[in-house]
Amino acid sequence: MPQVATPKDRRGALIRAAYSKLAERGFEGLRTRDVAAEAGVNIATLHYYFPTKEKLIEGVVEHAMSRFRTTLEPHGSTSDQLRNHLRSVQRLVQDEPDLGIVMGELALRSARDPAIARIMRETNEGWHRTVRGLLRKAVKDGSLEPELDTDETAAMIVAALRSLTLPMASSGGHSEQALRQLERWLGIGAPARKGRSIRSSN
Amino acid sequence: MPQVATPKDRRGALIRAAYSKLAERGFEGLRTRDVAAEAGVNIATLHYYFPTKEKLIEGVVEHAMSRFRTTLEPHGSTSDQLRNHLRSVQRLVQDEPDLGIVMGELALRSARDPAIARIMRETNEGWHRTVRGLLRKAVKDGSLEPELDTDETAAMIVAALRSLTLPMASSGGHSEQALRQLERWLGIGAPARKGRSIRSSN
DNA sequence: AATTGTCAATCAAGTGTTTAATTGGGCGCC
DNA sequence: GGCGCCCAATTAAACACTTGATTGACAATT
Repeated sequence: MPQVATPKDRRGALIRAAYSKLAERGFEGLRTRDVAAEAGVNIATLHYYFPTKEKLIEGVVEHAMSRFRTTLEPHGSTSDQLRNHLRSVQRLVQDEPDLGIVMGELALRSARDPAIARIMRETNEGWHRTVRGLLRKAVKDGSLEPELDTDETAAMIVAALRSLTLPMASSGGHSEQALRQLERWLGIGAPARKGRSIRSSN
Repeated sequence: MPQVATPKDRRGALIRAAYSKLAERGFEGLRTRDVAAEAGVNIATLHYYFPTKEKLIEGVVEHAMSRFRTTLEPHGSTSDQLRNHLRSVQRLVQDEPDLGIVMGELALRSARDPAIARIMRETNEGWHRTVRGLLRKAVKDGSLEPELDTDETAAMIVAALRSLTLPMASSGGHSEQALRQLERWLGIGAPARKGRSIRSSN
């Protein structure tokens, strides 16, 4: 759906269009013409704001990362911030499948693109630190066993969560199972959420 | 390194060349001409064996999956097949980084390509069943607690292992940590391997 | 008048695929 | 044994189309 006539914020519109197209077609099928069309502008206008396709992609990376990071910040106040965090990630990639796909595309491209690699690594490390911080706090206030290695456990949690962001996983219906087991191991298992059912009928 | 003059098995040579190029450049940069060049044949010869690029890719999928599956089959004989399995996966993606990249590419493409999606899902389900089978056997012979939910635990293990196949993860050095914690939770932790140190200096 | 934003038209370099031609080995037949 | 014939394998040279990027003109705003 080309959003014609977005008078102001052409730049932002182009980035969002590129983000959407990237999720839809992947880097393989990302065409500047399509992006311009989806933003409702001429191809030359795109090159007016982004001199090269690479620059446009940089904008998309920025957009995706901000989208990812903001929702990652722990919210809530009790010591079950940890469980909230797990479910936030699950909900994030569930409610916005595009994000998971874009993250995957960026992860793969980072193998060939040092610039993207740097950003991904930083985000990853930040995520790791966040989870480790939550774990340490939980250990301190007694909701987790004191002998827990917070660093290795954080690595485990991030690894598990990251696999959720892959498209393949969600189709199997195994992701909820995996998360439940993770919560159980952590000893923070909790009964059903209100609202939507999480029983997959497969 | 173009392997000129591979008189027989042109078909196989082309598939291996495509596999290599796919790992090197991704779907984004996969060019039939490059594949032909790497196999040391003319572009038309490629189309003699594979009428279309899509057919060539199918061959690559087959190749990658076989490569993946064979190493996945549990070997060894004792009840610590489970630990062997975890480490086999780690070793596999560590010794052959191309495989991890290709798997990632295929996983992403499966979001747009039903044919690939089917193969990936089947491989995934097979992997899940394998791990679950190992878990059940371990429960039966007493090396794992009987109240363990083998299905959910298998989902968790596969999720964790799958994240290892992503290029991003390995760079952080967190993958060994994650695996150690997983083994610890399962209660199958084992002393240090001989050889390389696994202490990350961060 | 100068600056900014936008577009139709165009270009050069690819890009998957096809065509027409060549090579060489095997097979039947005299 | 020599001869014509076929056919799998291979290639150089296009073909038709795509794709990122550029240009120059035109309007709107300052």
